Amino acid sequence: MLNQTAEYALRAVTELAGQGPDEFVQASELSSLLGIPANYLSKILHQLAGAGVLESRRGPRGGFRLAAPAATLALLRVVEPFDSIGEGRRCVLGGAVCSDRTACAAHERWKPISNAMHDFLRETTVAQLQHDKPARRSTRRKTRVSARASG
Amino acid sequence: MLNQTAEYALRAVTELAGQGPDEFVQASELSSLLGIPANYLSKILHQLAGAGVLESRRGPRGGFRLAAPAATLALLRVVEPFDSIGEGRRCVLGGAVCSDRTACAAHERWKPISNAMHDFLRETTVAQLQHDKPARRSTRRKTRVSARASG
DNA sequence: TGATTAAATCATGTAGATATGATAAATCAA
DNA sequence: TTGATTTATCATATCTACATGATTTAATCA
Repeated sequence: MLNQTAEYALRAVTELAGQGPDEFVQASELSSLLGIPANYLSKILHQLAGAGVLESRRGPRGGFRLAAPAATLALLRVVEPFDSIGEGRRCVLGGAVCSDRTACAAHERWKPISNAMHDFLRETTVAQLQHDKPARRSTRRKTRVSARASG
Repeated sequence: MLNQTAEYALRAVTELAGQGPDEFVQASELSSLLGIPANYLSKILHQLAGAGVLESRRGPRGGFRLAAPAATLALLRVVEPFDSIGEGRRCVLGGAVCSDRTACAAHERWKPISNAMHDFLRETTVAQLQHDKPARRSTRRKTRVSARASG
């Protein structure tokens, strides 16, 4: 769905949000915590800092932290430096020009889905992901709501 | 959204559906008609034939045609040999295991979108794309419904 | 049968995403 | 000021999607 790099970015930022707003977390710690290649993650974090999403500090007690409260940080901002998914809605059939005026064959059927995806990225904040994160329950529920995987 | 190869497949199959159900169309003709690299398209068509989506015939008057009526052909069948997008819903955060039971942080918010995408591929037929394809109007409408591109 | 036509197959090339490894630069603390 | 720590940067490697070019196989038809 998203490319690997954007996924890494999202997971790293979500993890940082969970570590409290003031604490700097080292790239190496995030790397081992999330299972993301250290040098690769390093570059991603650096780029997120450049994009204003993160702050970085070098040297002892350095690391990375969110540049602003997680509640103000849309997923789109985390993802857009690495994936073009957010840049306007795109044609499922890959047509260069495809709009309501010049529609491809799938346009009407695809539009609501495309819009929903875009809205998801634009309106969901990192804080909401924090909040939604399911707490581990000690008692496993037997009630089967649905078998469908998705999230 | 879909990878290039799956897009090519979709466009080729849609074009074939438009050429009538009995006629064999040559790969080279599809190639120049759709602007898809000839040898590359050739392999794609061959694979679609292997998947039972197309029939092929060699020699003079040969080519490719749909193996079954366009109305019975779901987009998913065209796309799945080339793109894993249809194989179950996938985690936005890239988590290996992510279901209603073991949910990632984005699960609840992403699920409806993921389901909608999957349903789109499973329930839309190639014939529907044919039918939806907007006829060119001689009079251009001035009414602006929405500027959003998407399809 | 032999020439022609078109798919099938094989071999090779390219670019970008995804890494890996090493070094440089900044910060802090003793 | 020196050594330790940690990000910043650079150079290189690998893997896959995307594509190109040439050859082989099969079908048709004169």
